[in-house]
Amino acid sequence: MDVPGENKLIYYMKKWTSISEREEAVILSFFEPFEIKRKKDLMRYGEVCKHIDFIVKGCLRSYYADEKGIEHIYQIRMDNSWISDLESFYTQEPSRYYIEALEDTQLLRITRGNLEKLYEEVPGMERYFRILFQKAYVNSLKRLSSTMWEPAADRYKNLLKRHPDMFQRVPMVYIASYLGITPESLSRIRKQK
Amino acid sequence: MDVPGENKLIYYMKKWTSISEREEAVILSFFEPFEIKRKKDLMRYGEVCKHIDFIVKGCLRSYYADEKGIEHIYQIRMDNSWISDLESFYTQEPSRYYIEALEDTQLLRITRGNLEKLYEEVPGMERYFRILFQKAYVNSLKRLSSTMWEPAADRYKNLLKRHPDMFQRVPMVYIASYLGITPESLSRIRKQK
DNA sequence: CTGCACACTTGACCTATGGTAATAAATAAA
DNA sequence: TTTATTTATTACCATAGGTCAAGTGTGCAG
Repeated sequence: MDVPGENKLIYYMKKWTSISEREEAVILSFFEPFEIKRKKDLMRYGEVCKHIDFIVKGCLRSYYADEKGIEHIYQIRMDNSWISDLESFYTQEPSRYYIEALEDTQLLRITRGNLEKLYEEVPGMERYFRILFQKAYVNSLKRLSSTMWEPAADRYKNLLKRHPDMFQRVPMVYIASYLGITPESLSRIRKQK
Repeated sequence: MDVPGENKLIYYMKKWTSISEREEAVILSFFEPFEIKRKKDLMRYGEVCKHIDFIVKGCLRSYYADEKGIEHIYQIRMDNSWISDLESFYTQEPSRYYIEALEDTQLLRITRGNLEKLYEEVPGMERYFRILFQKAYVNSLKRLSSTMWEPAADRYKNLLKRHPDMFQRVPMVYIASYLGITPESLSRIRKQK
């Protein structure tokens, strides 16, 4: 797809809320294109999160490091979704997470202040993000219950079905962590069938 | 607290969004008080979810039953929070979950149609629910990462710290399931200290 | 007061997954 | 190509938590 990122952003917004032509321009005026190279951090532990980013094209992971320094990935995000540390973004307190690009990635970013202005100027935006968070919350609850009560092999199969592309683009170590298991366990699961 | 539920609802809404006196009346006109007795179902597998409910006073659990009929509780909710099957509420497809009252419970409920009307008539409501879902999403991600990477004993201690009241009001079997472990394991954890 | 249901505990055993470490395969660098 | 480095697999043993089956308590209906 070589549609410009701005059009993709508007396209996805229009799925859930109506936006006039005039509003499109306003919306876009608040977003700024941003590029980040593979292996670079978009966000580090201790920093305050200043933006939320729409991923036009690329791939990132969010993780935290425990006391032993082991990285735990709770999120892998690819094209046409959003990434941020919402908690730090909302509270403006230092983040406990890292966000790292797994590929060269193009983003459209908006600052907290501008998002607040956008909510005021384009009421449909409040609606768009309401629906976005509502869906994200539902998905997160599903992932929670699957983590709690489905065996790792089933979680692997479901992820493979839902995001086959992820397995082409993301190293197994990261997918293992995202599934809540060790790379060794994932490797054993993959061997079985 | 013997403040009427309507006031509590408005009180919590005003924490995140401003509401005029006129709007208060509009909001309340869309909500309907509802009572449900202990052990009764608010929602059953296969039903379409017609309402979201604000819990004025009481306690409920949401769970699903797996192929073996074992119940898995992914949510326990008490006073001053919301309960619903958001997915079914949003899609209007049959729910895969049950919601059961663990105590006699007073609710304030709103239908999907009325909530849509409310969003139109009181724009601050879109904002209120946007923030509600945003926070719920963040919490759900935290719970996810704690389930994946913290030992059950730590999860138990954290829950005890954050919701000591829950342990007075909810049987251990349910708390165990909510923590993602068996009642036997929870019992062992509790013995240790 | 008795009996019975319900909530919780305990013990013996089992299983999925983790930890560690060594190896192999794949990718990048020289 | 050869070497260096990252990524994935395998083998071994350890462990958290699950399973099953029995036991203790406590509250309430008769």
